[in-house]
Amino acid sequence: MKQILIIDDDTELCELLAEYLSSEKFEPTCVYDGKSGLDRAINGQFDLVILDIMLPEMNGLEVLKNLRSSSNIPVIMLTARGDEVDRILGLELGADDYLPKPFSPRELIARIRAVFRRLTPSQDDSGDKDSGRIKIADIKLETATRSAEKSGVSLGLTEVEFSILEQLMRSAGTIVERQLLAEKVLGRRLTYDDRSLDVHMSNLRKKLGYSNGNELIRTIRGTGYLYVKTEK
Amino acid sequence: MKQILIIDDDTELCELLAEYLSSEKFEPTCVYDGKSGLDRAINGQFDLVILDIMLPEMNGLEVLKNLRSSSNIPVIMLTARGDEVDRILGLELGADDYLPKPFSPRELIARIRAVFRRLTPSQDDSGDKDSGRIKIADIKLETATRSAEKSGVSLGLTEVEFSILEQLMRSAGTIVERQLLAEKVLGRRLTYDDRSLDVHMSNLRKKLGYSNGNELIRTIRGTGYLYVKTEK
DNA sequence: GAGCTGACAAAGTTAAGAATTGTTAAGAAT
DNA sequence: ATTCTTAACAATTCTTAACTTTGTCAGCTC
Repeated sequence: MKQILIIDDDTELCELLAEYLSSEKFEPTCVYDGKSGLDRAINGQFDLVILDIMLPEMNGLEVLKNLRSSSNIPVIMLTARGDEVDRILGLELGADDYLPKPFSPRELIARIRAVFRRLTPSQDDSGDKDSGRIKIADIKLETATRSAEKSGVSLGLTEVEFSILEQLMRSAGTIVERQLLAEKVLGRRLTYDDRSLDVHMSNLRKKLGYSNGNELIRTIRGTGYLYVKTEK
Repeated sequence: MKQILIIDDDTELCELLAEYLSSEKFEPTCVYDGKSGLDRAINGQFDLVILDIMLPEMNGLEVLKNLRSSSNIPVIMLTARGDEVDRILGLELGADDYLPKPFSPRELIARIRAVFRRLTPSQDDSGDKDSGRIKIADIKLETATRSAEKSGVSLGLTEVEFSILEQLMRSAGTIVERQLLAEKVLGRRLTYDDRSLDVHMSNLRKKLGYSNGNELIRTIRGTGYLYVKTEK
């Protein structure tokens, strides 16, 4: 579980972020001024630092500069809106990313994940020989336009629906695990009460039709889904 | 690809500019004092010089004066804010433009492009094999003049609209992230309440036409935009 | 052992709520 | 005077919540 240090003098914002990060399975710690922030960052066991530029005691850029002299822990800077100079300076000093205030918690999470991903070059979704088109029976996908049609008629899928179908069809004939599918398509793992994927699945199936007995997407309970490959 | 010489004693700013220029497909070189700057400018193969007025060894105006005695390479001066006198002097001495500090990188890029445009009035410019022109289906871009046409008819795009279209077309067939697009085109990252890009997008789409079902630019919700590449 | 039953967890469904993006027009900024 | 941004509202897409259905398994009965 990733430890995250938040350095920002706005205690309220800090708490909010901490709460949100917790709900996303991070372990946040809040510090309200630059000096002690730097201290904690250097001596603590953190995986990432979120650093506001405007700070009492010691300005965020200074903190970053000092921190960089002894550590290369990932840092995401929070900058005032439109403060282009600070933003660029920050990146130059070695910040891994920056986020203009005000930002949505969601955006922050996305950035954090992006930083970690960048740092851990996993081979997750490689290997795609990126075939621009996929066609099985009367369903045809065009990845270049992210559009799908059935017997020549557009299905009007949303982005998520298309992604689901794409993943399943790419693995037609083999089972795609639920969690894997969720990660690829929604960008997160499912919690026990997250029905989002089910809803998309339902909507997708509805659009695909095939109510007449022969299903296209079969559920493998406890495991995942299977795009039925009609051998021919 | 245009070679650009940056002469400024602020090494940090220099590096920043260089980085930014690189990302915009220029080839920057940094020099930190007037004397060697002049030397490089005269002997090097540069297409444009960015010259700070305040310099050690040899003041920027002197550099310009000397440079002009042997070359008419375009020069953009960087001046302290409100320093009207220097500005006028600079222009008098043959600078092509000037930019008061502090400035946004984006502003600088705009000036650079403007200078080149001014200098290359409808010249062949075919040397830009890099990507002077982009054409997909019936949409044609000319980056030198920053003009776009559809089936031979000018679309009358604004600078931002053109930039958006250019970025998307350069990556036709793959998704361009919203934030990335915003950074390249607006010079900033979007906050959750910044609708500017959306508005430009809307206006651009309107000018592009294609209301008849087949859209050119597709939205990938939560990710970005995709210029549809209709291979043929 | 075959068949039934209740309990429980996994997946499906529906509708309401939230978030993201689109659009229009007015206000700011070159 | 044009271009960009902001603001307000609309439309679309995604997520949440509450509830239903289905599948699986343990224990029971015969």
